[in-house]
Amino acid sequence: MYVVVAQGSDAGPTLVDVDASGVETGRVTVPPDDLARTVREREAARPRWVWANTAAAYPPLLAAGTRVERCVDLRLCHAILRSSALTAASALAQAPASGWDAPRSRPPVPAAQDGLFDLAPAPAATLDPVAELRAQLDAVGHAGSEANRQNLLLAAESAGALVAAELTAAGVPWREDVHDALLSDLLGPRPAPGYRPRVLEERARDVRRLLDAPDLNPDSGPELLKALRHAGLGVSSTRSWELKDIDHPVIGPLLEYKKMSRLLAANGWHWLDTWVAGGRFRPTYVPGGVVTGRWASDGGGALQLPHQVRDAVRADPGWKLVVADAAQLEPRILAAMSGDAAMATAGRAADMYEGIVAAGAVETRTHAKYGMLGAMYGGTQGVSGQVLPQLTRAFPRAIGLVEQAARTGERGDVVSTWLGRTSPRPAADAEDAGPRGEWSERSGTQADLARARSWGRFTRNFIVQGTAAEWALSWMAILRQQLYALTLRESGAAGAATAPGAAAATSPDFRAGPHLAFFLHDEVMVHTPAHLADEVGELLRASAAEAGRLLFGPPGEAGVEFPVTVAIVDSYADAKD
DNA sequence: TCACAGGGCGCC
DNA sequence: AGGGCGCCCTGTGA
Repeated sequence: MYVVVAQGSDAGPTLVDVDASGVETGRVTVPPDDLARTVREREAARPRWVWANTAAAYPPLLAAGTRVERCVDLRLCHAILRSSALTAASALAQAPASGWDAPRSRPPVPAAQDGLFDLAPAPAATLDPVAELRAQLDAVGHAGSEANRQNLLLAAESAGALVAAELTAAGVPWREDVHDALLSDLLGPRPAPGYRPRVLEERARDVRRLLDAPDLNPDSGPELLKALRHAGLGVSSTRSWELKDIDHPVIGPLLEYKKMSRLLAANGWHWLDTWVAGGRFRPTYVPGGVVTGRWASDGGGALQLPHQVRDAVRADPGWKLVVADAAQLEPRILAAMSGDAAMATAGRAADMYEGIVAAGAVETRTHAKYGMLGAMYGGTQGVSGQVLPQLTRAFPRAIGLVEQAARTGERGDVVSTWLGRTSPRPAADAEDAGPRGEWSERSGTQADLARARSWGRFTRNFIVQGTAAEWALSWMAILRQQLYALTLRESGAAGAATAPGAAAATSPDFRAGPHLAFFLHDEVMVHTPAHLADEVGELLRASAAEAGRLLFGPPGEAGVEFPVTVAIVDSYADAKD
C-alpha cells in the first residue's frame, strides 16, 4: 500500500512498508545508488510512495529513468491538514508547529556543518515520515463524512507534485534561434553588456527630446513623472493605462519604450541565457505555492510567459504541441459548487457568457463577462457593479454563494474550497501598526472597515479560485496517467518481441511519448509525436470531463460541463484565438 | 554594499 | 475602492 522513503543512516535511505491503517509491515535499507532501481522494481506493485518532499525526492529518480505512478507528499498534505476546517479537531492540527510546518526553502537546505548543526532549523532529515503519515491518516479520520473529499484533495495535491517535477524534467521545447530573431526584430541586434539595444536607445532619445529633458532616465519612475508634469501633462503616475489616452507627441514613443523595455528585462537575451538550455525552458513550479492552492513558480517566470515570445515555443521535428484551455473555468466552477441549475444551463452553450445572455440575465456578452468576474472578485465599480443585481436575480444560488463567502471573510472567519482547502485567518496584528496604533485599535474605524471588505474580497475569490485549482490538479492527474498509458502502448507495439512480464523492467521514459510540457492555471500543453496528436486532443477533452465528474459527480440535471478548447500546433503562438 | 519596499507590468 | 501571483527596476535606509 504505502512505501515510506525515510532518510536512513549513511548506509542509505530506508524503505518502510506500511499498510492502509498505518501499521508497519517491513523495512529495508537500500544503498543510495540502488534507490532508483529498487523503486522502479517495486513500482510494479503500484504502491503509494510516501516522502517528505516530492521536489527533493523525485527529480533524482526521474534523472535515473524512474517514474512513479502515485505518491504522498507529506509536506504539502501536512499544510492542507493543518489548516483544514474539516480536520481542525485532529492531533495534527492541534499540535504546536513542527519541522513539517517549515516554509519551503528556496535553495535546498545545506547539510549541517561542523559545530553549526544546533543552530540550523530542524532539517527534514530529522523528521519521522512514518509517524507523520500515521498522524495524517488519523487527521483525515476526523473529517468524518467528508473524508473522501479530503483524501481526494490530498491525492490531487500529491499528484500535482509529481506533475510539477515531471514538467521541469521535460521542459518546454524552446527554439533559441526563433527567440533571438524575435528580439532582434523588435529591439535591434543584441547589444554589448551595459548598453541598450538600438530601438530602445532611439525611443529613449525621442522621449528625452519630446519632454525637453536631456538627462532623463526613462527607467526611473520619479524622474519620468517629474518630466511629464514639467511638460504640462497632468498625470498622477506613469502607468501605461493612464498615459495611453493622453494626446501628446511623447506618449507614442514612451509607451513603445515601456513595452520594449519590459520585454528586454523580463524575457530578453539574459532570460534566454539563464533559463533556456539544450532546446528546453525548464522553470520550477511550486505546487501549493499560492494560498488558494494554485501553483506558483520560482524563477523563470513560467506563469507569466508573455504572448510576445510564445512563438519561440516550437514542437520538436516530427512532434506537435497540443494546447488545451478550459473555457470560462471559474464561472463554471461557481455554477457547479453552488448547484445553480440556471447557471449550469447557461454553461451548456459553447461560450458560457453567451449562454448567460441567452438566459436573459444581461444584455451583452461583455456585461456577462465583466459581471461574472466582478461577482467572483468583489468588483463594485463600473459594469460589474451595474449588472450584479441582474445576475443575482437570474442566478441566486451562484451569486449567493460568493456573497456568503465574502460576508464570512468580513467577519474574520474562514472559508473552504469544494475539497476542503481552508483559507488562512486574517492577520490579527493591526494594532502594532506604529503611528496609527492609537486609532486602529478601536474597531469600526474606516481603516477597519476597509480591511474587512478587502479580506471579504479575498475569501470570496478564494473559494472559486481554489476550487478551480483543484479541478485543474485533477485534470492533470488523470491526463498524466492516460498519457503514460499511451506511451506504454506505443512502446509495446514497437517492442512486440519482448516477452510478457519483461515490460516493467524496461518501462519507457515518460518523455519518449506524449507528455505534459507546460501548465498555466487553466491551460495545459502536451508535447507529442505528431501521429498521436489527435488522440491526445481527445484525451484532453475526456480527462477534463472526468475531472468534473470526480469533483462534482455525474452531470445530472444541474450538471456543469467543462469544455476545453484544443489546438494542435507547431508553435505556441498559434494556439490562441 | 546589501536588503527591502514600491511602482509597474506580465500571466491567470 | 477587483482576486491571486513573480520579476524587473529604482530609490532608500542600514
